[in-house]
Amino acid sequence: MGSNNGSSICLDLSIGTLQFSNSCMKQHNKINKLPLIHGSTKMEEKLIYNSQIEAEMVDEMNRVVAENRRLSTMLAAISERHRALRAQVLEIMNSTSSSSSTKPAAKRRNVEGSLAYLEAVNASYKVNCSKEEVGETRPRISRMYIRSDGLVVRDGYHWRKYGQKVIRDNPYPRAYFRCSFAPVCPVKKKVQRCTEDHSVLVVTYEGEHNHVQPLPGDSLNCLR
DNA sequence: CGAGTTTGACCCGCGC
DNA sequence: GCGCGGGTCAAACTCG
Repeated sequence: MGSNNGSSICLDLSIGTLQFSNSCMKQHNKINKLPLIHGSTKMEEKLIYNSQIEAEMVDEMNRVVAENRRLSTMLAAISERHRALRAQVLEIMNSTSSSSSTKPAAKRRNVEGSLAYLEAVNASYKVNCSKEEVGETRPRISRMYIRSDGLVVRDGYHWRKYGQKVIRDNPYPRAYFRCSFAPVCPVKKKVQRCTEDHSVLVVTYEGEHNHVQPLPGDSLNCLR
């Protein structure tokens, strides 16, 4: 597979609101620095300038609306590409799992696990980016939702369960896992059923693995 | 027999 | 200060 396969997304978001407020400030300054025009009162001059400002503000607003439309179109295109990539992944996983497993249920688990892994990577990437921007040093936390029968989430890493707890307002217990490379690897994860949809697992990853995955391609092997 | 899981006890932070 | 709830510990247990 190509490195990014056209999936790297660069949103050149030039937010209009900031520019908008800046232009308002400029206009405001203009009014205060008005030179006195001979034969007209300062009040009349202000009115003339106010109408000019109004026209410029309408232009600015139109520009922002156009920008908004452009971004919406981009978002739709990105969503479409995401769907296509997801379909490709499913197809690949189906072809690889069919050679290793003949049971349909096992095949489905494989596919779901692989998607879970991909979503985990995606989610942690998103969280990492936002944290780095803010400059935080707290352990990186990412959350994902997976449709699964059991409490087992195949994400390519090897976990050891160290606790289970019944949580308030949720009839299903929360399971606590540590990376089996602990204490070298500080990563933990919590797995819990969603209260609204019991077939959905809420998986919370805490921290970042400081090692490679246990075995090359183990993310697929673990999916059995 | 070793590695992993279960489960009750304990710890600790937070809100009142 | 106290109680509650989430998180962790560790001994007992299970399984391959």
